[in-house]
Amino acid sequence: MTAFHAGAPCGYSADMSTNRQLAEVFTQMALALELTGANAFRVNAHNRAARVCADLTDDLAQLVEREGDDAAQVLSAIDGIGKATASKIIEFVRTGEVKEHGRLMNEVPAGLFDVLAVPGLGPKTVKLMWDELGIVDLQGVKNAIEDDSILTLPRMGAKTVANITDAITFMETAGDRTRIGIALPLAEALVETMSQVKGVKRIQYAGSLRRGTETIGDIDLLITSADPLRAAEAFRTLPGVNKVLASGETKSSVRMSLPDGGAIQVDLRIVEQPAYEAALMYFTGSKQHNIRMRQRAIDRGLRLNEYGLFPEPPDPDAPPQKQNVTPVALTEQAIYEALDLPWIPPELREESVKLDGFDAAALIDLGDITSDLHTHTTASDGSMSIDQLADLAVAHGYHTVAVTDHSVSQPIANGLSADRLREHIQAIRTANERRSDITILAGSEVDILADGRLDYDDDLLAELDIVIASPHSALRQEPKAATSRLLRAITHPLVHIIGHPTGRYIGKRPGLSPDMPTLFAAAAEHDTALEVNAHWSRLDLRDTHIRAAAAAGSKLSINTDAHHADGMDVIRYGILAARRAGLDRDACINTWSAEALRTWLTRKR
DNA sequence: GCCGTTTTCGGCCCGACTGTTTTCAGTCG
Repeated sequence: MTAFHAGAPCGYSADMSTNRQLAEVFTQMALALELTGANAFRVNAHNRAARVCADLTDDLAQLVEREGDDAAQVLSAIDGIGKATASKIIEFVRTGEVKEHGRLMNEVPAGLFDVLAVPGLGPKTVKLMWDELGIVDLQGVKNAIEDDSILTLPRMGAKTVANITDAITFMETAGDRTRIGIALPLAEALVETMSQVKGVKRIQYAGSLRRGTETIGDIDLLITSADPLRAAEAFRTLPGVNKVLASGETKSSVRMSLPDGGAIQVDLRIVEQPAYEAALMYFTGSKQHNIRMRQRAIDRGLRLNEYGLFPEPPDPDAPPQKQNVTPVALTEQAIYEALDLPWIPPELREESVKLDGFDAAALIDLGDITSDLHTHTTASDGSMSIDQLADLAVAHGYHTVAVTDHSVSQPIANGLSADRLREHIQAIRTANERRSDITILAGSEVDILADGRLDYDDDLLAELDIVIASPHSALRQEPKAATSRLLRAITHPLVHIIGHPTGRYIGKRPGLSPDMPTLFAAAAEHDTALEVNAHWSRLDLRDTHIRAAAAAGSKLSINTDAHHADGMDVIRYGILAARRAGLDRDACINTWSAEALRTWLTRKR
């Protein structure tokens, strides 16, 4: 989901793609509609439109341009986009604005978006603050707390005010969503610690973490326990907990410190043993997936909630689990089956994913990976020797590792001059001949310069076993320039793989926004693989791109870009992204046998 | 605002927790 960065409701930075700009427009419209008391479903439709725009692989600007008079029809065919949204998208592409968006922005003070972003403050309360107290920004809330005028609002007591104060402080100090590479190890440590607590039987993390999303809002832990009170108490007093947000019979919420100085919310849900899997399914989400499943249940005369899948209960207005109704299904497997679906892997439980759009038997998994084709040694900016790198790859069970140090235009990464690369190639070949336990390929991560030229001469590139071409600089260039730049590298006869194609850093810099369908088609035609850089700060290509690339027939290569001894561990994040894309293992060259890989590499030599 | 092998109108998932209330509104996921 697109994070809304409050405080900047107008104006878009030049390095934002049209899709992201439109996502922000619809998000802002949804917020403004909430504050003006619009129909909740209309609000929801705008939020949905925002998600669809953010996740769409096709660049909306190019799509509208390409389709001309048919644009409205093509857009309306996309799930979640109707006539009204389509015309707003077209209006935005052609005029650079959406009139209704501008009107709403004039109507609603920009500062109220910040107020709405405070955890615990929803549209009803914020609207009340605005209407009754004239509050238009965060400072206004603080002032109203200071002079106690906030207490004149209905249902506003001392405790609520204290929570608001705390939430504002939290918001002003904590960062955005947490990247999966930070959240997943923490969640695993929490699962380990909590599983030691007496009485705890089953424990697992759920939520977006189980779905493998690239960033995580909060961590959801689900447990069954013979001693729920003890488990909840143990949870609320874990080391690192700096605030208890909620403590009920079945749910506790805390805020925990992160190693990088940030904080994250962790929820513990305690459920009864029989309902464990139904609860796991429910808390895994996504929200949209749950809604689809519940609707599917209703269509079949059933009721799905976190306690199980039930027949229609005698009293339709009361929860079925409280009416002595025998559930139809309790396990994830059985629930999906009863809804006429195969078990859907958590990574594919997303709004934009078709329920039958994957082949479970062919879906890529961690165990399929047999090579790492993007790594660094001490020759450039890594900390391992060639042999240490090879040892690491052997420990991961790989048959092949490619040594791909940086090229000359990366002086900051100690990029290799042509002469140093020739020496390095020799050192790699010597190491390779010495070892029988693994194949070490002599490669390079060669820079794609701003105009698409590569950083070494073709003669030198031809000496290498494998060439990865990656963009490292000029990452703010216009989409058209980025497209032709990357196209030039994709069509280069000596290039095997395009490394981290957009150059993004999640939450830090957006990277290039080339026209992806054009790149994917070219990659397929020229048999150039596109990288899924597995590092959790990159995940580049991202999940939706991987899906579209594979659909276009391009090959993918999932690599770790390892620089250090723990560098290959991040492969799991690349696999999660690929599974979210529904990627078949055969489309990923890192799953191939040594022979198949060698044959494919030598085709470009 | 979106959507439709019952529908182009009338639906749109459902339950827990909190804080304020004496039965529930607001928020969250």
